[in-house]
Amino acid sequence: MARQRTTTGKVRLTEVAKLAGVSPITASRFFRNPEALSAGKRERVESAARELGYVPDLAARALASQRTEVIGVLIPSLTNNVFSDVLRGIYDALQGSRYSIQLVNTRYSFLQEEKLLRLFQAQRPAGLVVTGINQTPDSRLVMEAMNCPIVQIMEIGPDPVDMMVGFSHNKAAFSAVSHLLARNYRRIGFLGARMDPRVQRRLEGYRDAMKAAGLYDPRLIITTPVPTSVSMGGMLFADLLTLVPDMDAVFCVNDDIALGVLFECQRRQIAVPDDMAIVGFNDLEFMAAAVPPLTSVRTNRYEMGRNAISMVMAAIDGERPEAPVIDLGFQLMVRGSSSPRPA
Amino acid sequence: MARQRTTTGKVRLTEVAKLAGVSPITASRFFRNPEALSAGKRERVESAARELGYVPDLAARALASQRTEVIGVLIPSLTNNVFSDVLRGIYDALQGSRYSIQLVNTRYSFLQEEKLLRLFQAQRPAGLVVTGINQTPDSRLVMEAMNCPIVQIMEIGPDPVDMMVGFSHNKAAFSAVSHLLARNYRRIGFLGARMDPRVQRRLEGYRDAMKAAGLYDPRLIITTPVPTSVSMGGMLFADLLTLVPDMDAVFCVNDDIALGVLFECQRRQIAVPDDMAIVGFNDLEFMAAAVPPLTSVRTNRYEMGRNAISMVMAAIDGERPEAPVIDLGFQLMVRGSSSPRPA
DNA sequence: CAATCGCATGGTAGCGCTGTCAATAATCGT
DNA sequence: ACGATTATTGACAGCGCTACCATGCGATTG
Repeated sequence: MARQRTTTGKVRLTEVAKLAGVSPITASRFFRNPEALSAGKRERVESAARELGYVPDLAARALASQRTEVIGVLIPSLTNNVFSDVLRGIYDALQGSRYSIQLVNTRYSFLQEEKLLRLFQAQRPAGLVVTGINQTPDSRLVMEAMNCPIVQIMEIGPDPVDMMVGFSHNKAAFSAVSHLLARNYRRIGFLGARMDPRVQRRLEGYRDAMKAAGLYDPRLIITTPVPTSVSMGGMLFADLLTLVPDMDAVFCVNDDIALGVLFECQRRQIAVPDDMAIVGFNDLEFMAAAVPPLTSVRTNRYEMGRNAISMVMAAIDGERPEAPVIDLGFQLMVRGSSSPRPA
Repeated sequence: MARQRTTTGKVRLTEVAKLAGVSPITASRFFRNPEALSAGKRERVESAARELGYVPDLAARALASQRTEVIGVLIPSLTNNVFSDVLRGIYDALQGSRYSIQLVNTRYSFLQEEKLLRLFQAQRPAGLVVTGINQTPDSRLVMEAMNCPIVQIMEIGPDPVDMMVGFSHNKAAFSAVSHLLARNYRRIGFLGARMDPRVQRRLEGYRDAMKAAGLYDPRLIITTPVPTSVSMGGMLFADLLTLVPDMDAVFCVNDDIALGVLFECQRRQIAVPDDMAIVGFNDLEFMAAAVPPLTSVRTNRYEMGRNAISMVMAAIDGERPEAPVIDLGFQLMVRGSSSPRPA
């Protein structure tokens, strides 16, 4: 009967309570809502906890309270430096709060996403941040059944599960292509890699703009399912240029591709923007430093991450935003790579 | 006395056991060590679990077993795309295992690191991955007191807390600078930003190589504590060139800076490598695509992350590596930006 | 002055799972 | 064939914490 379970050498709440001369439950309250204690006990518990180096056991807390202070974050890729900015915003917003992040990687797979959502469901997260708006019907059901705030990020749409922060990729691409059209570029190519849902919407925006100008030509579009990279940008550009020698501008679905195009132009002595205008997407830091500086669509990735977490934390405290969908917009950063062209 | 604790609507192990017609403990065993059950019961539990959609409660499990299946990862920065490769390796190594990652950000602060380590200590992680080898003495004590495998990554040193995977930044920098010296470059500048411990060691390697060649000149070194960026690379280069007009090559502590230098050279019509050789560090993907292709030191960041997690998981299973310190080395990727120069 | 209220505090009983040990059934060696 | 060993299974208690209710107490009120 001598059950000798390996008693951890660690300090428990009971010890803190004993040293402070209060009941365990009072000590417990100190860590969750110090204001509820009288000043005297508050100080006694505080000093006892410090003296013993007490750190609460989160597993026990989670089990007893049926809640956690973990915010789950689902992103499709860790490779993409777009997400590193989002993550930075997420972790910055977290600073000083009591919440922590559980980051998981869906690898652009909706089935993986569904599986991970179910996993989260069982662990009762305090909130959830998911990427995109194209979840499977089952994923949606799981999310709707979850009793916590959920923010969909990166893009916006008409039907949020709960809340959204993002921008319209379609409009952003439309605006970038319209800019090229306004500057008298006519044969504008589209370069796309890893055609995820958001990149697809950029393609739609491109199509809409080209069609509106009466300049749409499907031969101007080249895409690949392969992940994006600078060298891939160069290759796509080279391929497209062979097929469409009179191309005078390219709209790239991201800045890596745009940089690859710039290098390829340098390699082939194609003058930018005189012989070839370039517009990228995301406005990574290097775009402004390039020669010539590269026009791009600035997207507020850091703010997306920051807002998502702020919204989750506010919602946990019962503060719902005025509108469930927040459009962070975009800014077209016009630079030398798309200077006006003589008509 | 009618304690009406909000019973979660979720499926518990007991329900699964009841449906399968076994005791809860047998069902429990199924999820941890299926081989221990007889074939019949194994199938019954499996189908019962599937039918009910059972997902184990990790908090309860952690509390009861005094263990978790969480591997803590401490990294100094999310901005740095060096770490995104490490993270990719980490998450890839995790695929299919039962472990999950708890990622925290020390923001290059040793005090923050210490705080986070203490936090981890109380949550009994299954393992730990920490960046670098320069922890505070208190941090070391905490780590040594932790009863789990620990891998220090990114660099190597003589005194691992437990295990290490990395490479010698000093040697890597020494090798890169020696390469420039061997190719007859003489006035080699050093460009450094965000001088973290590993960058400091690269500076040491630079110094050693220059001194060995009798060409060391402190005026050739320029650094800034500011975080790194492409435009910062251009600025540092411009500043240094003003001070040292006869500079004929630069060793950059990372590839962002090297790219900034390349752009600045293009802007100023400085021929690369004829008038200025460039060597970077890390060999990010764009280095090979640049014009001219940029020489860089390839570091095996993905493998570092992968190995770190593999080592932790193996160590949990009692399989210690032959040597506690694994040197992943580096490769100098020689490209056009450092072509041999006529003597 | 008794009834009422609000506040600070404490007692009790779990949260859902697994460690330990015990019991039983199956297998084995001589 | 018999005790001994090994595979399966189950009973019990408890991991460290918090939800719920109860209590005591001073303050408020008609």
